[in-house]
Amino acid sequence: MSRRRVTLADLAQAAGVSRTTASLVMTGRARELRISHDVEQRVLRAADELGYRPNAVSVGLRTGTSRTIGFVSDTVATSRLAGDMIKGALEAARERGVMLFIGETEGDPELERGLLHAMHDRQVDGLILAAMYTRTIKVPKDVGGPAVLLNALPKTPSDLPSIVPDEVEAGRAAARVLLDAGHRDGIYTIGAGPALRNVPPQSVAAVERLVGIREVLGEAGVKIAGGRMCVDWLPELGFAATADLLKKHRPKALICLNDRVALGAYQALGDVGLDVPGDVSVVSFDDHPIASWIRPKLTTVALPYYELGRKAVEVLFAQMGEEAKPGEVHRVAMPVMHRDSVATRS
Amino acid sequence: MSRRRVTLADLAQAAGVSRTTASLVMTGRARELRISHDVEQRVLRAADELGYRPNAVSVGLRTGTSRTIGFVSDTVATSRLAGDMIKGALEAARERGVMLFIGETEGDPELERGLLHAMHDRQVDGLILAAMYTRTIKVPKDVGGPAVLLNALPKTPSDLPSIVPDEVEAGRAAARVLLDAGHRDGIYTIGAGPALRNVPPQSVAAVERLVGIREVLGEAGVKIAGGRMCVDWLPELGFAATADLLKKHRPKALICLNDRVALGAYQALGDVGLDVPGDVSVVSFDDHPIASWIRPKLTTVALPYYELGRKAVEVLFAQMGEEAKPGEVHRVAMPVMHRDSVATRS
DNA sequence: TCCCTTTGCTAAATCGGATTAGCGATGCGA
DNA sequence: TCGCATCGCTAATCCGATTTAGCAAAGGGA
Repeated sequence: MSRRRVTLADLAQAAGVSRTTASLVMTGRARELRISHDVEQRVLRAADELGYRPNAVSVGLRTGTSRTIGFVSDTVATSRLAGDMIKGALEAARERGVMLFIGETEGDPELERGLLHAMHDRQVDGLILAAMYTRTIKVPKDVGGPAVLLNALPKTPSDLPSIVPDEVEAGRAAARVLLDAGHRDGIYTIGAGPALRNVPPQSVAAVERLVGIREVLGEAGVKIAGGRMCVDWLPELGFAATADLLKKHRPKALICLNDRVALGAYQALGDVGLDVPGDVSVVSFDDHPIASWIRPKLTTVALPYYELGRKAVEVLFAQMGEEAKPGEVHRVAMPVMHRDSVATRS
Repeated sequence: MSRRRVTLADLAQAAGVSRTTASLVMTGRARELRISHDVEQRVLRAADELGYRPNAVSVGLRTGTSRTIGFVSDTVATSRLAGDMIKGALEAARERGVMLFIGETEGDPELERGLLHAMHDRQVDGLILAAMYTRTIKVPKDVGGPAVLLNALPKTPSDLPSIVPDEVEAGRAAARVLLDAGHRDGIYTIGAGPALRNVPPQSVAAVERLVGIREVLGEAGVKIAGGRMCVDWLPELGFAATADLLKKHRPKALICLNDRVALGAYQALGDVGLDVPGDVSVVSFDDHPIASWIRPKLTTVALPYYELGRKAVEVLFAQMGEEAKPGEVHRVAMPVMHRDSVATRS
């Protein structure tokens, strides 16, 4: 604060060379432009002594690049679930010496336009357009420059690459967890299903998870015994759905479409005296923090938020380096977190 | 992307005036510098037609200001709990036309230095230094320019203002909740206490909450019956602490030092067949999402993350406007979320 | 009619670097 | 000794705005 920043001019003067020479040395082009080793060392030493750091704003103006990317989301930054997405992006960005602008649109197109403008005004090198829940989004038309979709797919065909969790494979994995444990019957779904049409509106995850589940179960000749849909995946609705199911059925296993629904299911099972996993096995999706807080700890297929964030930055950089196929969809694996809610049936 | 941005020069040419005049009009100094109303309108119209937006990088270079602030945290951006802090800061920043750089230090001083450098290189107008858990932090010495501490207090005396939740008052509020419900005895604390020395290390919240609790209870002539400390506030440790307590005591009310501890307490109470709130009332702190997911819904004193974030930006702006007392500590009220875990005793 | 003020606008410098074009000195061959 | 290439470095321009200083024309008073 107190004393002025050291500029290239200061550095040049201290080293007794021209600004050009100083710049050449500092940008590593000394060899190329035939600066003597002697002078190079002199500049380097002066830079070190003065603590010279190039002003990024100036560099930005001259080169048109800012070593900055914008992270625009509907409300992901605040979502307790998806903060890891930011963290992943942040770390991948840092590794590349790039900073992150964060912005939230609250789903308001007007706000979104303003944000994109503000970011372009600051000459961001690229944009990450993220969604809190996996869904299709309308790609704003004024995305000038490289951009990727994170946890989202374009509503209408677009050249932008997407990074999404591999929900179908996650569905397969969840089904395999039950099959591997010997479950063949009494399997119910909570949150969506049993049919593909029984899904909450707008939910990509519901459809894809169900597809994977049905595929693997079907191949094994196992039929889903039934299910209950929830319009929103909240504990209370999961509770209600499960309680309703239990009025007529005695499930052996529950595939909950996410962990919050599973929490509700735990409560409903507890109310009628059913033990998890003794009486009923439960698998779920998301790996929300509560999954390892409730008892018994919940076996769940994790949403790889951190990896999604990293991947977004990686793909964005590939995009900026022109080495990307347009419209490519990158699916990130969802790992199974084996815990204590599934029992082996003989 | 395709076509070049509209620059001031383009605008000037389109309006048939000099760049100076165009700049004057666009920065609202037309009146002041005696530009005719006619010319002003001409420039404004051209700007509108061309969609002119000043290049923030250029403005930044010229004026030395970037309309950008840096949000540096240990790991708050990823913390599921404190994402709201960012959201609050984000919105307050947006209202002021300012963008947010986000960075995480992971507690690594080397990373922190690098981040602060990167931010200063980009000429941030101010800095928010945030912590995930309320604690004292070592203020980096190269904080050039305005800065505030968020959810943190300076380890050594500092001129920087701090924004922290009002934990003492929160402790008082929690105690009052029980007193108002008629509780006079059988009150135990879980997570810390009963004495002020029984606190997990490093925790500002534990000490202050306990101070508030003891103060109000003491004034009412009510004695804390006992308590159990947890070295970390996790559900499992809360469970263990409560289970241990229940071996020897039959509490009427539990003050859990945070919601995760309370979750563990619920589980332990359930195991011995005690009903919440029928047998035991529970109050807690944080208003973590699970507080409204567990049954019965937990009465808890909320951490005002969103407000903290907003406040940080407000104080930072006051700081930049020089209208701030150095070293001031701003305490943000923690509201009580009345739910279903406290029963009235006659 | 002359001089001074006011009006309305612009030329030029500036911010801090990157980059292009080129200049003087030296070395070498003929 | 001359001409030319190479070496080592620098002057000047540019990026896109803001800002200072000042110019030309019109208006007003004596």
